[in-house]
Amino acid sequence: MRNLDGKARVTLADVAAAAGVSKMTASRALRGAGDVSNSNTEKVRQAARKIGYVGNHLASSLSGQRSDLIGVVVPSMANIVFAEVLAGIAEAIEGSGMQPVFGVTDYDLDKEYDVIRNMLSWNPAGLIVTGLDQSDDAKRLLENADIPVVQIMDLDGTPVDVCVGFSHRAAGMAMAEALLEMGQKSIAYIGCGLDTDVRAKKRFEGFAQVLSQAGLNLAATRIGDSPSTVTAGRELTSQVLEEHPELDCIYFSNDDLAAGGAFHCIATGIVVPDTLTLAGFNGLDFIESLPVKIITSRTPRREIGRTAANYIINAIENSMKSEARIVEYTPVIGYGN
Amino acid sequence: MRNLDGKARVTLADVAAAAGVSKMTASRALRGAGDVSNSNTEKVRQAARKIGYVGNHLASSLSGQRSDLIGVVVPSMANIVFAEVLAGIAEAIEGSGMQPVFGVTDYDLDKEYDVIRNMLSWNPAGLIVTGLDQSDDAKRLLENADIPVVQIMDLDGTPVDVCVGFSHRAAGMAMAEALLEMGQKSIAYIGCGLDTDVRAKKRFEGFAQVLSQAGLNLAATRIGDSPSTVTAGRELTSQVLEEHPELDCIYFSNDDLAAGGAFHCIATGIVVPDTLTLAGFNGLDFIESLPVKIITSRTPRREIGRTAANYIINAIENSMKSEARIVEYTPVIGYGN
DNA sequence: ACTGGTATCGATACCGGTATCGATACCAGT
DNA sequence: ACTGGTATCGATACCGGTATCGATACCAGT
Repeated sequence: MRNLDGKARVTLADVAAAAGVSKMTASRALRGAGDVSNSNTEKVRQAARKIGYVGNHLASSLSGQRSDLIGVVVPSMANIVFAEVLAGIAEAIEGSGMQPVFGVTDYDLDKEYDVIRNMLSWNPAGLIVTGLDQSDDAKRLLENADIPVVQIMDLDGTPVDVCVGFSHRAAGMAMAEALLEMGQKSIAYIGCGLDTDVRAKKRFEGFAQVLSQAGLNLAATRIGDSPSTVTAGRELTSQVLEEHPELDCIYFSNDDLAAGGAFHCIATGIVVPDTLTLAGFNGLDFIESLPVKIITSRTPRREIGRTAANYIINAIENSMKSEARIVEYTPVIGYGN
Repeated sequence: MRNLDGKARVTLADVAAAAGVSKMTASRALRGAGDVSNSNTEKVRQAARKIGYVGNHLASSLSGQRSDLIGVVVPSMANIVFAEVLAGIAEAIEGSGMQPVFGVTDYDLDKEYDVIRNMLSWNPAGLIVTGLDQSDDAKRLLENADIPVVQIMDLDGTPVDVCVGFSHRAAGMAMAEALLEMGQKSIAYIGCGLDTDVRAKKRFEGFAQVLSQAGLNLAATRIGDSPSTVTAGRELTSQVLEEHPELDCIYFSNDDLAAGGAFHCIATGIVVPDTLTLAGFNGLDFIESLPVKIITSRTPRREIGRTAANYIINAIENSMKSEARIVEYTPVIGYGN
C-alpha cells in the first residue's frame, strides 16, 4: 500500500517522528487512550493529518489480541431477508470502527463449519451466526471462541451465547390459529427446501401441529426441491390447485412462494382472498402492494441485524461477555405491513 | 481465543514444537511453500491436525504485507441486486482462503470515501467497488492503493483499474429503441432517487436522448424522492396515470418500481401490455412470473460479482496487476428471463 | 528540605506469523 | 580428496501496532 504521494506506507513511527514524540505517545494520542498531554495530543493529530496517516487494523488487531472485525454467517445472499439483516448490521456498525466480514453457507452444515472456522482465524471481535442448528463441531467452535456470539433469526433451540430472533415454531402455530379463526377449513401447505431450511421446517411443524390439534388435517402438502422463488411458488400452486380445486387456503413457507401463488390466482381468475386465502411468511415490503391481499407474518429482519451488532459492540466496549441472553421478537400477522 | 480444550490459542510455535521442527519449517510445511522434506511436511501436518491448529490470518497478513481480505463496497443492501452481487463474490471466493468484507455507502459519496479508506486500513488483497463515480478523493485512494481494484456494475466513465459491468446509458438507449420499435408513442418515465443513484440517472439520460433523437418527447416524467420500492412504483404510477390516462408506455428506473406499476394496473383493470406497456430494469427473477408481461433488461449481477472476485484472485496468484481491462456485459431486453 | 502523589512519557517486549539469508549435509563429478 | 550444486533447515529480523512497567518531572503538604 502506498500513501497519496506514492511513497511507501505511512506508519505510526512516521507520525511520531513528525510530531517529535515516541510511537507509544503517538499511539495513545490517536486512540484517545489518555496519559498524553493536550499539547502532544494536538501535535500528534496534526502530524497524522498532515502526512496522511491511515492506521493499520491488521497490526492493531494482532497486537491488541482482538480484531475489529465482526463475522457474519448467513445461509444465502440470494434471499432479500438476509440481505436486510446485513443492512441492519452495517447500519449499527457504522462509525464504530468495526468492519463486517461475511460468509455464506448455502444451508450446508459442513460449509457452515468451514466458514465459522475460517472466520475465527481472523480473531473477530464477535460473531453473528444465523440460526441455532449448527453441527456439534461448529457449536463447539462457537462455545470456545471466547468472544461474543449472537445467533439470530431463531429461538427454537439452545443458544450458545446470545440469541436474537423469534420462534419459527410459534410463528407457524400463530398463523395456523389465525387462519382457523378466519374459518378456513381446507388448508394446504406449499414449501420448498425444507430439508435444508430448518427454520421453514419449524414453521411447518408448528403449523401442522395446531391444525391437527384442532382436528384438521392438511388438505394437501406439497414440498418442492427447488429454491424458494416466486416462480416456484406459482408453479407449485398451479399443481396443487389442479389436484385440489376445493382448497380455501394455502400456507406457503415464505412470501416469495406466496406471491407466486397470488400471481397464479390473478392469472387464472381465482379471487383472492374471497375464494382462496393465501398466507406467507416474512412480511416482505412488496406484499402490501400486491393487487390481492395475502396474509403474512412480518419479521423484523433489519432490526434483528441491528440488535445483534449492537450487542456485540456493547459487549466489546464493556469488555465483557454478558450472561446468556435472549431477545425475542414476535412476528406480526397481517396483510403486508 | 481458545482452542477446543479451553487452553490458550494454539500457535505455530506449538505445532513446530509438537513436530520437532522450527517455526519456519512448520510455516513452510503448512503453506506448501517448498524447501521442506516430505517427512517433515507430514510430521507438521499431523501435529497441526492433532493439536487443532487454526492459524492466524491477522498475523500472516501483517507479516506477509498483504491480507487475504477482499473489500466489497456496495451502495445498499436493501436492494436484492447488490445482494446477488455479493452472492456471486462469495461463490467465487469460496475455497480460495480469501474472506470478503463489505461496506455500505447508502449512495453517499462521503460515506463511500470513509468506507474505502477504512477498508484500505485492513490492507486488503483487492477491492471491489460499485460504480465509476467516486469522489476525487476516493478515486485517489483507489489509484494509490497498489492492489487490484475492480469497479463493477457500470462502464460509463473512466475506470481506475479493472471494470466489470455494462453501460447504463447504452441500456437506457437500447430500451428506448426497443419501445420505439414496438410502436410506442406516448411514453412516460418514472424513477426514484436519481440524484443519488447515478446509474439510474445514466439510464434515464440515454433513454431520453434516443426518444428526443426520434423526435419524441417524454409524455410525462415523474421522479420521486423515496427509495425505489414496489410500493413507491405503485403509488407513482397511480399518480402519473391520473394526470396522463392517454399514456401507452411507462419506463421505470427499475423492476421494483415497474412491478408496482404492474400491480396498479392489475388492481385498476388496465390491461398490460395491450393498453399500457411497462418496462423496468434488472431482470429480477420474479418478473417472469408476474401475471402480466412487463419488459425488462436482464443484468448478470451474480456473474459480475463472480467475475470481479475471480479477477482479484487471479491477479493475486500471479502476483501482478494486469493492465487496465474492461469486461463488458450487455443487458438483454425481454419479458423477464 | 523531604515525602508522597499525579501527570506524562518512552523503552522494551510482544502479538503470531513470514522473508531472507546463511549454515549444513549430502551427492555426483573429476 | 576436492569442488560445486542442490536440498533442507533454522536464526534472525521484521510487519505495525499496543501492553506494561519503570522513569522523570512537578507539585502540594508538612
